[in-house]
Amino acid sequence: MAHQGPERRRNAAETRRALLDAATTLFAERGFDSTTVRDIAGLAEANQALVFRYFGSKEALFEEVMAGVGREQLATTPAERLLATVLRDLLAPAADRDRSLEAFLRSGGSGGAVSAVREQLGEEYARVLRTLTAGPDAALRADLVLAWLLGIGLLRVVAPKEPLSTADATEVTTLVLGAVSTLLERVDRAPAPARAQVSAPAPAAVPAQAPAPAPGRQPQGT
Amino acid sequence: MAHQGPERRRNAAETRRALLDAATTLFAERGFDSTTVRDIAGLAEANQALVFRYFGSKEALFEEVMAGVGREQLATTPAERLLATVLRDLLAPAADRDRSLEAFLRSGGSGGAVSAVREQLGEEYARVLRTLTAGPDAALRADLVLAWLLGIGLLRVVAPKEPLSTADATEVTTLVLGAVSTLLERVDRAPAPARAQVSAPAPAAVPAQAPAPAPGRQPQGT
DNA sequence: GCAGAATGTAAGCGCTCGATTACAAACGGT
DNA sequence: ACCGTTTGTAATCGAGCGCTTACATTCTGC
Repeated sequence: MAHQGPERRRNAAETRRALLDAATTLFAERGFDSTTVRDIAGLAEANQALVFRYFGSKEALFEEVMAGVGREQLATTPAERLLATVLRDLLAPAADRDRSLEAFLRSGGSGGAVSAVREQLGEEYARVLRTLTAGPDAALRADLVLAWLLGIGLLRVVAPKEPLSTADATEVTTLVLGAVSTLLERVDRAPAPARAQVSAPAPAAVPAQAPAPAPGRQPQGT
Repeated sequence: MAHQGPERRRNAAETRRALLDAATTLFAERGFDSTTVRDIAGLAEANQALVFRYFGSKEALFEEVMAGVGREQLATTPAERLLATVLRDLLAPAADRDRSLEAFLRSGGSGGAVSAVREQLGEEYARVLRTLTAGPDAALRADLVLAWLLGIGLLRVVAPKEPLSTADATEVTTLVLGAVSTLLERVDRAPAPARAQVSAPAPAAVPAQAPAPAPGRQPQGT
C-alpha cells in the first residue's frame, strides 16, 4: 500500500474523515485503551497532532466514533427488526460487521467519558428493544435481551470461543430467537408455559432469521 | 509511615498473599490494564518491587489470580448447579460476589497472555455447562448460555444499566431460567437422563433468593 | 502578489507505566 | 559473634502515552 495515487492535497475535511475512519477501525479492533493516537494517525496517514486539532482529545474522538456508527443502524431499523438485524450483524463475517459494537465491548475499564458513551448507547438500544414486549417488566426483559446480544458478541468477537465463534449464523439465530421468544412472551411467574416454538413464536415481535443481505448497506471504507 | 499495629514482621509468604489478595481485588474492580503494580503494592502495603520478586511480572500475577479464584467455584459446584450458582453470584451484592468474573469482563483488549487465560477459563465453564444439554449442538447451546451470563454480568457490573443492574435477583433468575430452559431442551435423540434442573426449576437447583449458605458447603472465604 | 488564515509537520514536554538495580535491614545456622 | 541468605526499600531506567508547541507549507481573498 504505497498510496501514490491522487496526491492527498491539503483538505481538512478529508483528513478529518480519514482520521475518523481509522479511529473507528482501531477502536473496534483493539478497544479504547489499547489504541493510541499515533496508531490512528498512522493508519490515516496523517500527523498525530491533527487528531487534537480536529477532535480536541482522544476521548472526544471516541465519542464521535461511537455517535456516528451505531446510531445509523438504530435510526434506520424498525423496532421489530432490530433484534434480528443486530444478531445478523453480530454473526456476519468481520469485514462487514458494524464496528461500534466491537468498540463498545472492547473498551472495558476505561475512563468516565467512555463509560458515559457506553451507557447512552446501551440505553438507546434498550429503549427500542423495550417496545417488543409488554408488561411491567418490559424494560428488564429488554435489558436481558441486550445482555445476551452483548454476551454473544463477546464470545464471538472479543474473546472468540469455540464453537460459538465459528458456528453457523442461521443455527445461532434459530436458537437465540427461540429462547428470546420465550423471554419476551408474557409469562407470569409460572415457569410452566415455556414451550415456545421457533417456527411460530411471537407474531410480529420476532421476524425470525432471514439472514439475507438486506438492501441497506453501510459503506465501510477500510 | 504510621502503620504501627501488629508490625508485619518479615514474612515472605504473608506478603505474597497480601499482594495476591490486593491484585484480586483490583483486577476485579478495574481490569488488567487499568490496574498498576503500584496500586497493588499500595493496597497490600508492600513495596512494588516485590511484585516482581514474587510473581515475575504483572501478567504472571494476573494468571495466578485468575487461576486461583475462579477455579474454586468451578471445582466445588456440580454441573446442575453451576448455572444457578453463577447466576446467583452475578446477582449478588458486590461485596460477596466472585471477583474472577469481574476481572474477566473488565480485562478487555489486553495482551496475549491475558487472552489465553480468558479462553481457558471460558472453556472450563462451557465444558461444565455443556453437560446440561444433549444433542449434536450441545456445545453451541452451552456457549450461548455462557454468553448470556457474561452479558448479564456486563450490564450489571461492568457497564451498569438500569433496570437490569438493580433488578430483583429473583425476578431476573426466573426470566433467565425460563428462557434458558427453552434453549437447553433437547431437540432430538438422547432421551433425557436427568436434566430436570432447569426446565423444571427444582427448589434445590435454584435457591434463587436464598443466598444463605445452604447445607451444601460453600467454602467461599473472604 | 502578497498578507493572513488554514493545514501539515517535527520535536518534545510531562507523566505514568512495567521492570530493574543497588543497597539496607532483619533473619538464621554455626 | 560472625556471615551468608532472605526480605524489604528507594531510586531509577527506558519506553510509551496524550497532548502541546513552534514552525513550515499551502491555500485564499483582495
